Amino acid sequence: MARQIPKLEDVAAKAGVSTATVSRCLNQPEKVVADTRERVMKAVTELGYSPNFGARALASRQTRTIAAVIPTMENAIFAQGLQAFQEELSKEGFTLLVATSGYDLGAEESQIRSLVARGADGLLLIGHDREPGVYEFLRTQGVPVLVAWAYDPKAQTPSVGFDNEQAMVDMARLVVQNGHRKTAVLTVDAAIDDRARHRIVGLKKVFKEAGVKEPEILECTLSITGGANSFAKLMDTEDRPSAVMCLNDVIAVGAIMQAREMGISVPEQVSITGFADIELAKVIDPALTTVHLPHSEMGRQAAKTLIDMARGNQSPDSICLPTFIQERGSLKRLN
Amino acid sequence: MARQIPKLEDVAAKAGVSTATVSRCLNQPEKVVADTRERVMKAVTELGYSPNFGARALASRQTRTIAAVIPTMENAIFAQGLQAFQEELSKEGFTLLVATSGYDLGAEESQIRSLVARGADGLLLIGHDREPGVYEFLRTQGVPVLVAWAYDPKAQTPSVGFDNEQAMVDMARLVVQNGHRKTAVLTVDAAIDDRARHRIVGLKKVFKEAGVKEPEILECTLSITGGANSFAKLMDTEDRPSAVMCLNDVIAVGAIMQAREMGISVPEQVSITGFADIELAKVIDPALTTVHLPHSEMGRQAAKTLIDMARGNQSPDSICLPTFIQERGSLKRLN
DNA sequence: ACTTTTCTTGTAAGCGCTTACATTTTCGGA
DNA sequence: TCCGAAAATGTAAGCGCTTACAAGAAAAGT
Repeated sequence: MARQIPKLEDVAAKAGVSTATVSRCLNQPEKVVADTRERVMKAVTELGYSPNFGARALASRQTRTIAAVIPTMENAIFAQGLQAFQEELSKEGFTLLVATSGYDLGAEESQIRSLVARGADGLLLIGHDREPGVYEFLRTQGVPVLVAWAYDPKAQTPSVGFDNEQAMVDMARLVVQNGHRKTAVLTVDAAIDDRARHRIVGLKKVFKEAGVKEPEILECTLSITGGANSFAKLMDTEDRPSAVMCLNDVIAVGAIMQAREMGISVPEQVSITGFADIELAKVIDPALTTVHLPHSEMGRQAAKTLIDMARGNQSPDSICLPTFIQERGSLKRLN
Repeated sequence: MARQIPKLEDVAAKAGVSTATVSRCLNQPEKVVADTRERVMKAVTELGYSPNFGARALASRQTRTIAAVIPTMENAIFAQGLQAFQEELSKEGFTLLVATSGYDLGAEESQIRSLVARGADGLLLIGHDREPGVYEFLRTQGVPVLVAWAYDPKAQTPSVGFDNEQAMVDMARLVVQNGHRKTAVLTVDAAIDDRARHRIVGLKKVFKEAGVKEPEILECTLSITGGANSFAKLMDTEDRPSAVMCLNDVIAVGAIMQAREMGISVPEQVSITGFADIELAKVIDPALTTVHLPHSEMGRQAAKTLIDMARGNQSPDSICLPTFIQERGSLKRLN
């Protein structure tokens, strides 16, 4: 081991000032006169001093660390938003702690507990659905929580996201307007996923209003393979739907690939729509007609809001970001 | 604000023991007799006690936190490995701190410094190339460092990865064996990316040995668009290459999309190969012939190794994981 | 029954930093 | 030149936890 890691005291000694002054130089430089500040900073760099995190966290009661629990990093759905979130945090001098739940509420809860125990100053969560007791726990711990990927002005927890229901209303309308009458939906497990539930609500509303037969709804695991399998099941009938609305681009991509596999041409024989507008949506052939989500903006706004909350500011208003339909080519207009 | 957050002392009082005993229950339960342990644990849950992170870190001199700096989370290249890394860490009770560098060495350095200041017990980095002084800094800070996505048994820093040079040798051989004589390479900026450099070394070696004309090498930004643009430039000649080897799936996907755009059929008119075997590789049409990388395995092994290092064990041997060529359809055999 | 040895538990000293408060210095005004 | 207010710096008390060491209790010999 090299020589000991220098501590504040060493810097103070070297600069000929007290530890308090060094601490001030680091945290509130304007409170220290330029002359001594320079002397201190010189000592800091010469010693290669870097403050001890634990001590700092203990004394100041904050870690400048924000945690996020997302369902997965593996598919690209959350990647872009998370990237923007991290960048914004970094700009403000915060660091990001991440964990994944694998879409399992129990796992999510334990991750949340672990991250909070890790001293996060704030927590970003996806969607409102939680294991019971989690919000209560968070409240007793006094950790600011923000929900992303959803927008619910009535919820206890503030959110930065978009209106899942409305977004799906838009998409469903487009499908209906394009003349589709027999449709199906491929969704993830809606029981534990409020975003999916809201999308389904929106979609049903449209069909009801239009007086069109409600789509058949099929659940599948969230993966390309999952989408492919369920699509295969869906197409394995005499009376195939003319449009399959996937609640998620990953599933939609699976569906398109399976269609290719089965020799069903998209969109000629069946239309397929997605939700999220991730990179895959542009790469797949035919490119996906999907709901465009403001991933980066959402990540950025979430970071800003959460930092604000961590700094003790009033619990903010929820933010609803706009979405729009990105038409590409996987949805066909029927004659 | 609700009632105060309970501390160790409160638990001790409630359970009628000393703080030391409570601490032992939490950290080395086997040192406490079952009877008192139960009493303590009961007090812990009743109070909803959760240890203060800063205090713990300060007293025990460890944070059980591992940091990773990756180039980006936005494209899927590192996602799968990172996911596995995080899962493995989580299993061992560690949490993951992430930052991204955007392939900028300067940005990387500042992220590294920030994460180390955050008290990470260990650090995962991608590739060996670093700004000068970084390794020195890390040494003085006493932070264990592990490099992933590369394997270099001679390097100072241990690595868990694969042999970039050999992997590319395999791919280049396949290209040559398939009869391609006029080829090109699309790469990211090799100046700051040792992985790319090694791949290029491997590839040149093969062409030299085979006595085939060296490929034209073109740099591009790492994105689908970047790949597409550079591919367009490459194809904008009379004497087009018969095969374009991309050092990266994302670039390859861009190339294929651009080919589609330009009405050049793949692989009939031009073969395209990738590197990484990410999800996109299967989704693109034609599916990509690429170098398969053991993403998850690499992430898992890296986590294990780094935890080991963080626990103070001897600096480990580097690990070289196998890669193989995943043939799909974007590389054609020339008559 | 008494001494050793072995377990359990308690006592208390930090870990390195921030910050309220005390003290000293600086500076403007009379 | 001297005084008081304001600015700069120093002093020292924690922050909540871990852990070396001390002390007490239980188990094992003799």
